[in-house]
Amino acid sequence: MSDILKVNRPAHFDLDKIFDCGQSFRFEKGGDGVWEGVAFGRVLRASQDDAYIYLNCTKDEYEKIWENYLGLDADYDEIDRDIASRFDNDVIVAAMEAGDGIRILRQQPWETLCSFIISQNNNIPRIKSLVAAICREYGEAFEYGGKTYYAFPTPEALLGAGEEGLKALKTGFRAAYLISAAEHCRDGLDLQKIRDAYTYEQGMQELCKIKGVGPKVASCTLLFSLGKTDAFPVDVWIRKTIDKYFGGALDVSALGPYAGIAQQYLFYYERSLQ
DNA sequence: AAACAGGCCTAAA
DNA sequence: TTTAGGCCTGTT
Repeated sequence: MSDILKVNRPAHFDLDKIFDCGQSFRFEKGGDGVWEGVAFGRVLRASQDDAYIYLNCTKDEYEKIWENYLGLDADYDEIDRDIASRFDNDVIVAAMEAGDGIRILRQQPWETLCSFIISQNNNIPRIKSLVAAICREYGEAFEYGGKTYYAFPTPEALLGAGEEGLKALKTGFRAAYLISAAEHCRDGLDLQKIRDAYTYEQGMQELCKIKGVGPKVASCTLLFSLGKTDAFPVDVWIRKTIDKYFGGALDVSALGPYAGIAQQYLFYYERSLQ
């Protein structure tokens, strides 16, 4: 097995919360306490103790991929300060405490878009199993540590599978939406460009052109993969939160550049009460 | 059995 | 422009 890289574990970093807050669907925690999943066509294994984070990669890979992926290059002291300064409601204090340690991952845009298309009208275990099935059937296989893993399939691979091929995996009405997304990529939709050159609003406009992509799926894609930390996905839980603590209306534009991170704290908090 | 699950589309006011 | 049904599939 490969060497393990040890990096200092900063404040506001908790793998359990990062992978259990619903932003990603391909990581599972093993009995040994190690989170394992596939991203960027590689297997990542991550664990932590009080002082360190342990990763199965080289220093070079860490600096090129995983530091950014895990949000370790972001300053959550500053982010939290900013969020706290913009709310005049005490619920954010409790939410920030409950959600402390969450970091917004910088996932791969295409995979994130597809994952949240699949998420609609669905529950998390089923989302995970559908994403796994799509990878297994149409993703590129590779070996690691004597086991076979699968990358998330490319848009071309999904087009090859076709709507029928995706329906065979029980994706239901979402199959046509995945195909629509793949067609947009084929026809010039450039997710990287949205990340590098577009505002949150411009990104919303582009992504919502895809059939089956509305405000929720688009904003999740923008937040969890395209670096738009001002994206504020409103799902059923956040809807409930707004009704319960904010009198049914919340001015998202007043929440600043990290509104989406505040959203994650609120989301995590409200679910933790259940 | 009927309702619901981290939405969105379409048709109808 | 806003609002109700319907939707694949699975679980409770």
